[in-house]
Amino acid sequence: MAVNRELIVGAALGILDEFGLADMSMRRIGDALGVQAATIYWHIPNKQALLAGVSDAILADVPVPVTDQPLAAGLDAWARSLRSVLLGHRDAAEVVAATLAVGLGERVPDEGCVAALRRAGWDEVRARQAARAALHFVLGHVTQEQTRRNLVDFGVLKSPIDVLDDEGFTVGLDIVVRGIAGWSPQA
Amino acid sequence: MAVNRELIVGAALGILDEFGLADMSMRRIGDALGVQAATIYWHIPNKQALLAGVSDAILADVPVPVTDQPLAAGLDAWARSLRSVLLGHRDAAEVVAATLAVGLGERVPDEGCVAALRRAGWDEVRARQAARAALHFVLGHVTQEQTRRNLVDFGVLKSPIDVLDDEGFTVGLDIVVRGIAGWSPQA
DNA sequence: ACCTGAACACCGTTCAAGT
DNA sequence: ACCTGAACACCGTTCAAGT
Repeated sequence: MAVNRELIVGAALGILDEFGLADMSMRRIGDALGVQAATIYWHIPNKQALLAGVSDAILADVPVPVTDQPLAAGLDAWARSLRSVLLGHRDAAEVVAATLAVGLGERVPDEGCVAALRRAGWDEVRARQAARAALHFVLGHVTQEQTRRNLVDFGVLKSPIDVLDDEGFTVGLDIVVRGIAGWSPQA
Repeated sequence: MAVNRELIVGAALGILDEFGLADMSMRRIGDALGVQAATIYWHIPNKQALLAGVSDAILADVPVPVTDQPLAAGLDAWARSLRSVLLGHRDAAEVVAATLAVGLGERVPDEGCVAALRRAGWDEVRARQAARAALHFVLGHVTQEQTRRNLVDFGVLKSPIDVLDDEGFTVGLDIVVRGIAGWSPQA
């Protein structure tokens, strides 16, 4: 059926968007492509690698940050665009977090953040540590948003007001950004 | 076999500590108690509720924070004691995060943090938002630590230096604490 | 080179039936 | 009231065999 890695990742992302991570099984992906689940293993070694491919596909839409920008504004823009990309795909925060945790995936979601910090004079190690802290906040917050969104779709929870999520994200992000920007470059 | 909720949660926690979350299946828990998996459903409605019980059991060991302490010191102490409790049980950060996300569990891991902020004059809403940001950092960081620890045990990864995790945690926590403490109570 | 069929060793959950 | 046996509808993964 002329199936390849790209088509498989695309089908997986389609199922993720429409039905969520719980429904993204090898059998369901095979069905979507008119192929057996076992066929996928000819093109991709295992499910974790497939998940990493989906994570990369999602993160491809994160825009490259503007270079000539004060640090605080750069961090804010990076975090907001990451969040908005994640909110564009169901359970995306969980997929990205899982891939990040096991160290797979070509794209590391905080490299734009690391770059902004390096340009502001931070050394490599400190920049990675600070960026990771910011990333943990973004992934944690969006995971919370998307999990609750799933519970609402499932009917076990009343629909919350999205504005509250936006406000909570703004407050948390402000804390993280001020915490970072208030640091001397090599404290 | 005189099985009850408390014994089941205890057996589940024991399997978590010894073999990890992936091995904590209803059948394995039943085996550990000399009972069928189906028996568990007489005492506990489903696996999510069982996970919530395990999460509560873990969080029971988080000490109540000292009341007469400056805000920054209080936040620091809270975050460090939460991390150290989580590191005491394999995959604990994942268990707590999953329970928190679906809104189950009696104990909310950031209530001590909320209390410290309220004593410092923060209003309820802002205190919850700031505490949640701090919690996302702690859970994200410890999840990363424990996932990598599992990969090392599995032999797919070389043993990292634990000191690096400690340092990364300190840097990230410092950012979050400074970000919070540098805020006016009702900005 | 690529795909199928069929299996292996599991899951969470339900439910009639036993004691 | 509490537990068992057996099933249902799934999983990820492997592998001989087909084309």
